[in-house]
Formats: sequence, C-alpha cells, structure tokens
Amino acid sequence: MHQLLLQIKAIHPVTAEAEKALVNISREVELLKGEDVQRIGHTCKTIYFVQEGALRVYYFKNDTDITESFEFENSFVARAESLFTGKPSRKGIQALENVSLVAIHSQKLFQLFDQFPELERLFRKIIESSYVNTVNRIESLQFNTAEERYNTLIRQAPDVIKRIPLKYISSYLGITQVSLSRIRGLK
Amino acid sequence: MHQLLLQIKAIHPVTAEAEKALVNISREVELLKGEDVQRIGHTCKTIYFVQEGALRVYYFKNDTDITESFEFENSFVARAESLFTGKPSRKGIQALENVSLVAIHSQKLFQLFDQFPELERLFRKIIESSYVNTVNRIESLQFNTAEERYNTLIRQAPDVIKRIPLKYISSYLGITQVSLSRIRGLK
DNA sequence: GATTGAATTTAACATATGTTAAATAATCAT
DNA sequence: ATGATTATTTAACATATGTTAAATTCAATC
Repeated sequence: MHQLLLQIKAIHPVTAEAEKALVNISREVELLKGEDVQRIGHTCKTIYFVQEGALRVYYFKNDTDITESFEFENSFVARAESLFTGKPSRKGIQALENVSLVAIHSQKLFQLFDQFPELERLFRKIIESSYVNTVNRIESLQFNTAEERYNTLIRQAPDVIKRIPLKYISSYLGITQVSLSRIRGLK
Repeated sequence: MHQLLLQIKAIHPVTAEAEKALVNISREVELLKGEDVQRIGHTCKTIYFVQEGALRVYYFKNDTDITESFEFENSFVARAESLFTGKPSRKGIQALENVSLVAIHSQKLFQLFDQFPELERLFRKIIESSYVNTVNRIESLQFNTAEERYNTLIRQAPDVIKRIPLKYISSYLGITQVSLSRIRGLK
C-alpha cells in the first residue's frame, strides 16, 4: 500500500487516522496478463489503484472489442457510469500486463466520507482530474483527424505506444487497426 | 435563487446555514441572446447555474467555431479544464437565448467546503454526474457513425434539436453542417 | 532453430464525411 | 410587405477512413 499512500500525499495529504481507515477497507490484488479485473456486466463496487502494470477498460459494440481507456502505475480506475449510478456496467477491466492493484471498497469508502471529510476532498480531487481528462479527450475525438490523435498520443502518452499492442490502441483512437497501420506507415 | 435551491434539494439536501452561505457567495446574472457569459481566454472562476435559457461552451480550432456542449435549465456549467487547474480557458460560454443565471464564486465556494462538508458532498455529486456524462459522450464519439450520434441526440436531448440552430449542433456532433444536413435529409 | 499462432502491415476497393460553391428557405429590420 | 441578412439545404467532387483478404513480421513453444 506504500505506493498508494505516496500518491495520495501528492494529491491531498490526509491525517494518519484517515490513512489507516482507508487502508482498512482496501486489499492488494495481483492478476496475470490477460485476466479480467472486472467482468463486463458486473456492477462496479471497487476503485482500483494501479501499483504496477497496465490495464484497459473495454466493451463490445456489435461484437467489436473497443478500448475505452488505458491505465498505468499510480492511477485510479473505476467504471464511473456504474460506480456512481449503481447500474451494471457494459464495460470490463482487463490486465494488459501482470498487475499489482489496490482494491478500495467503494461503498465503505463513501461511508468513511462522513467521518473523514479529508477523504471526501481527496476523492473529489481525483474525480475532478479524471473529469478534466475526459473533457480533453472529447475535444480530441470531436475534431482531430485520426493522424492528429495518433501523434498526440505519442507525445502525451508514450507509455501507451511502448507497452500496449496496436490492436488495442486503434479502437482507443476511434479507428480500425488497418487505419492505424496506414497512419503509422506515413512518416 | 429559488430554482437553484430546489435543484440542490434534488441532488443532495443541505442545511439552512449551508444554503445561506451558498446564496451569500452567489449573484444573479441576466444576459441577452448572443452575448458571452465568459470570454475565451478568461480563467474560469465561476460556476453557473442555468435558471432560464440555453448556453453553449465553444472554442475555435483552426478558425472554425466548435461547440463543445449545450446547457439548459437546471444544469451547472463551468469550464472544468480551467476551473480545476487555474489555467486560462481556450473555451468561452455563450448565451444562445436570453438567459437568467446564478453565478457562484468558485474560490469562495471551495473555501466554504471546510466549514460545510455537506456543500463539498453536493458539488462532488454534481461533478460525478458531469463526469459520467462526458464518459458516455466519449463512447458515442469514439465509435458511432454521425447518423447514430444524430439519432441519439434526438432521442436523448430533444431540447437541443428544438431550441438550438443546426450550425451549432453539427460541430457538437463532430461533423460539418453540410454532413448534418445530408443526414437529416435521409429519412 | 523450426513450427505454430498472433500481431501487424499492405493492397484493393467501398463508403462516409469533408470541401467548396450555389440555391433555397427562414428571420429580422425597416 | 420588402429587402437584407442569416440559416439551411443541395450538388459535385475530394479525401479519410472502413472493409475484406492476403502477405508479412513477430513471439512463443517445443
């Protein structure tokens, strides 16, 4: 859990008691490359913190596997549309490398907010930052060409290109694998 | 402010003192159709609540005017990438009808969070719900055709079609106005 | 290192959407 | 109502991306 606590310190430091309470409702989880952290159809009740490895959030649209997002070390992952609504998610979370995660029990976490407003502030900030990321992503999908999106990805998230197979990257960019290959061949 | 308080009650009821404190840092603003609520380049320091009318958040990409989002009665509006980072926004907010807004001073609001954790919870929930909306929007932009996106809009946000000129809607859907016109002509 | 299967690229063609320009239609001010 | 402005549609053509299939490269296992 050490890494989680370090990351929290960087976002919004909390008291030792709050830290302890958080650790109490969390457990470490290890998964192998290819395994599902959370299956499609499952209602999201956990917020994950990535200590080591890479994940993707994915779903199917007309039998096509689509990657919604990638997550690496030191990020928090959840399926917001399920976590915040209580509905089952059409999305799954898959390990793209062997991963070490911290699983935070979301229901218990939300209860802790009454006792520790500092934890609520911490997670408010985490959500805010995820929100900003998705807003920026919309901008990119809304009016950049596929080539621009690919170049932006190389610049802003080189880990994705280095560590993730192209077949997952193409759908993340909103294009087919053939298109991605073509774009890569241009330069 | 009555309408704002009603809406708050529906999201997360707060005590009379918290309500009073919130009203204290807010003021009503009226603007005419076409006017800018916030200019491009301005650093976002206000969260708006729409009492009456319609707004859009917009920006320019290569001299082309692009609408990022529409907002109607009973929604909260801010430019997250600026509000939560303190950086000037490349986006503006424009009134598409004569509007009546409540302007909430965000800095003062954030200060109130120390005194009223219930207000922090309220705004955490508001942010969560905006976040869920943007995540769903990404899904739509990522792999639906323009025609699918248009049909979804008609179904899920009929107000947009009824009240907003098409020239603003096309860029919101990620297409040109000509394409939108073509799609509308299909059926 | 040979064999197999998966990942990636290439090719050829199809289609959706973009671009530019002109034609209508709708709206607004006089 | 008239004319002027703005919004929307239509047309013709250009281009980006999709689709299917095959070729190639890469990676894992024996």
